[in-house]
Amino acid sequence: MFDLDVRSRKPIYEQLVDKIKELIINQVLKPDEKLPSVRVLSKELTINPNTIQKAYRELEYLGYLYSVQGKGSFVVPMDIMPNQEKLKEIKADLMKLLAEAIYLGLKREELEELYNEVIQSIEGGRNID
Amino acid sequence: MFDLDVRSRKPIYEQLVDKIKELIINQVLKPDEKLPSVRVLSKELTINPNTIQKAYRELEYLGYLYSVQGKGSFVVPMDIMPNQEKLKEIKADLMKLLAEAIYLGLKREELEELYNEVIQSIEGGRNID
Amino acid sequence: MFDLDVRSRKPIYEQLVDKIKELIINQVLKPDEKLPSVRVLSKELTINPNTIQKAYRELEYLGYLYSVQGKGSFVVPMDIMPNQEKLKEIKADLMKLLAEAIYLGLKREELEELYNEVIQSIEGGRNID
Amino acid sequence: MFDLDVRSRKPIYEQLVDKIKELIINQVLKPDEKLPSVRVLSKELTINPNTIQKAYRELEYLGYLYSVQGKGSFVVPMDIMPNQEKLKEIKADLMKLLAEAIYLGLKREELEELYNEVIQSIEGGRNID
DNA sequence: GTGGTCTAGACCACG
DNA sequence: GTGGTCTAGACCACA
Repeated sequence: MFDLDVRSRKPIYEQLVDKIKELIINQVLKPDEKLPSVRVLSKELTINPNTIQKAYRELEYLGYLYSVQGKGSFVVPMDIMPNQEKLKEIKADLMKLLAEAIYLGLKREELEELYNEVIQSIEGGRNID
Repeated sequence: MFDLDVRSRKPIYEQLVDKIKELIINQVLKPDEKLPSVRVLSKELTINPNTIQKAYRELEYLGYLYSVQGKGSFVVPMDIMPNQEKLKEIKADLMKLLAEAIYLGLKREELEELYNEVIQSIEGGRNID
Repeated sequence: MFDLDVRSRKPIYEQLVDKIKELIINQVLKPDEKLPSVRVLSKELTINPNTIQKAYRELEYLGYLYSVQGKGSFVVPMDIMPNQEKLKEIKADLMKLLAEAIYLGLKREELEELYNEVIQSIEGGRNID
Repeated sequence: MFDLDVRSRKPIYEQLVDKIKELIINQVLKPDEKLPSVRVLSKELTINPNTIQKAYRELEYLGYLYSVQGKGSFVVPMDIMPNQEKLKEIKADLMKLLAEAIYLGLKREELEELYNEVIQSIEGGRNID
């Protein structure tokens, strides 16, 4: 499910952060939904609990999760998220990546296709509701 | 010129890689142009030569540079670059980033704006020719 | 009324303590006034009774409440409170916070404004009498 | 020097964060000054390196430190710090504390005294330069 | 030699 | 039973 790569140069906890962010973005994890507990996920992925917790903590800093003592960790509803600053940063990243892609031959139409694909995948997630 | 940020969490050698990639993409560094030698750049940026070495090696591996024994490192002409595979990877990255940006509120028009800005900056670089 | 935030990192019982302290300070809860029973408040806030208990006990320890066996918990009149020691502690806290605020740019006039605002809010509470 | 209380309810790493913040605010630690390495401080305080690192990491999130791979951790110059939002939060905290202090008898003149003391202690730190 | 990651395993605070 | 803290000790990436 999470298909982490222990051998990767990217730290395990970062991989986890990215995966979970993806699940939230694609609405697979719904607002205020409870995530698996640190220990459960730890056993499931055969990864040390501390590593899982580090990932959860990071997601909390990033504004994607909140955790409640004795209850668990939950998805922050999107409309509560402080997103303006973050969007700015991501736009900068997008521009860099776009420059590289265009250099390698990306066409305007291809970009539109990508955009549409992404939109669809998100809408798809919403329909599961 | 390279304005590296020692305070950044990103390793210096990665910052260097990104900067040089950018210069190549924006045509500031022309095809087959020679890059400054490791020693020179090392002194200019007051950075450990090993760090420069590592960046150059990485760029070679990525297909942006080629090095000639005893001569130095040079920019790989774009048309020689094996870009189809790379473009695929970058498209995948783009989709992830797009998903996040859309989640945070990016609109279709904003994406088009970004695209246009990027195109302009690249054309600008070409005009310097 | 109490608007507790389960998403906050601060434990619920601490939030409760702070809120009740606030109500006492702003004279919304009058001297010797009875607080809602643990059971009632527990249902009203849909919160575990143990949590309420803990908050009440803490407030007792802090000198804001006193409890009578079989009767309930009541507000300690301010003039009975052992406030000199406490004021000393709070002054120490104030100095730390002030230092930080000044470091971040707080000006003398802003501090006066804050003081005035606070005074007004307290007077406002008294006028409800 | 840091006089940490291992028995305290407040986690060790938080105590450390507060202490270091204080040192930075009072200009005892100068901009871009290097802090003791994780291991050195760990031995000095006979505290686990992980705990020290957690504190440093937290200070990084808070914008007080930056750390450089293979170099060490350093104080972020104040003028670079993103302080407006932070100041807002601190003002809110200040108001709460002020309300409590006023309730316990704090007078306007006493507040001014406190302010002056704090200013002096900061200036004192600057004079050590 | 520096910070960063990870594991194994213990104990505490909260609800 | 949940998240949070802490220790001891190992290994890696960076400069």
